Amino acid sequence: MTRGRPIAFSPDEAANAAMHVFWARGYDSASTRDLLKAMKISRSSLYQAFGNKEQLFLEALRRYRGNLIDRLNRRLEMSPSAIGFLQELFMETAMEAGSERSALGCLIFNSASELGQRGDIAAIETRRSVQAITALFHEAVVRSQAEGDIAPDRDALALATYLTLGMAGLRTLLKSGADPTQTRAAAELLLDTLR
Amino acid sequence: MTRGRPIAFSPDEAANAAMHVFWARGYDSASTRDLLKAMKISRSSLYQAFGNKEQLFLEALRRYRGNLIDRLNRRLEMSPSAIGFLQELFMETAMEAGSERSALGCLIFNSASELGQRGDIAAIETRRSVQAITALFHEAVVRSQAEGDIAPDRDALALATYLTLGMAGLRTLLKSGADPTQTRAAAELLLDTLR
DNA sequence: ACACATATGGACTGATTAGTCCATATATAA
DNA sequence: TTATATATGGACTAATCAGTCCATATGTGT
Repeated sequence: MTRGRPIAFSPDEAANAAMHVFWARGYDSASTRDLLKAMKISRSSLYQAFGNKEQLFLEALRRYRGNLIDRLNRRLEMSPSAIGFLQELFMETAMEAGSERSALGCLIFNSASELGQRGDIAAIETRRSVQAITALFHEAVVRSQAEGDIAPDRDALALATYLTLGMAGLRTLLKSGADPTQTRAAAELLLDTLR
Repeated sequence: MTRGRPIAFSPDEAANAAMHVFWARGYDSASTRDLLKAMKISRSSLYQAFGNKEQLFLEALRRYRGNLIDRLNRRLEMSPSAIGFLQELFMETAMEAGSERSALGCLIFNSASELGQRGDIAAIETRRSVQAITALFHEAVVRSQAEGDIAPDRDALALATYLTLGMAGLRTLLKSGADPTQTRAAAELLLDTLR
């Protein structure tokens, strides 16, 4: 079938490692040396397999988005109530306050903040990622309405956008090291809007 | 009094120019060349007058915070109702959707996202800036309670944190180019929590 | 066995980075 | 007028940046 020397690393694992670097350091601050070290491949292999830094970032972002959306979708499906899913998701996130995890934030919102103003492909892909989150929230809201937990006459799209705004704000709050108690209280207020 | 050649530029104006560079490009991506060009001073003068890039950033951030908080404080004082102030502030911000202004975001929240994880002075100063915003919102909430627009038994600090979360989320939404109509609708939902 | 195609390590590039240094300019105090 | 103190322009540095290139390694198909 294929000719030539076979690849000596798992592109999947390498892309995953790159994702974590971009997640922790952001796009600009992640140097190719950082990436190579984490991916445990040579410079040639990176450019051979992924093209360039921007394309590698796109791959990492799509992966992150895919993982996130899939995981949340599965969780939403498994959840006996859609509103319960939303409540748990936000409260669990708020509970990260003070932990090391909270410093990482979310790659999608991190990228929105860093790249939002740029007009390039990375910015466009970031926008799509934010929209994907809103779409997931929209599904949860619509299901909540069907389940009688949210009034059917309420604007599901507005609520979904509101939840995206809320999650983005929550992540910013966590990054700025806000007080855990107040963070939880704010998340509860956020969720009150759904009822 | 003073000896030696006098400064040939306004440190105030120079710092202001630097503030705008950091605002538009972020901390890491703002190169000293960008800064020098915008500040219209020589490299020597920058290091002579401001120390180094980090210190210049701190100066810029403190200026931004000072300007912002002063302006909002004045506006709050002038406003006949504190809740009206909050409503106008959030709705005006939401109205930025689609405009060029929305790409800039807020230097404080931008910095929280970019520097939040670092442990250095810049990160600490960023946290203080976020807290200053929360303090201003707290004042507005307390006044709203005194004015009978928010029930006196509600947790003013939690509401203030919630508003900070809301503004941070709103700015992220704007940066990600969210739909103007949905953004406004989300901001309205945000404000509903106050009533 | 051998030709071929792809992968890889690592040296290299030119650009850019933050920051330093020094000669010179320009003011004030005596 | 002269000594002194600070400001400034601009050359310079060492490090780092993303990306290229080539010799070599290592497979597969014939």
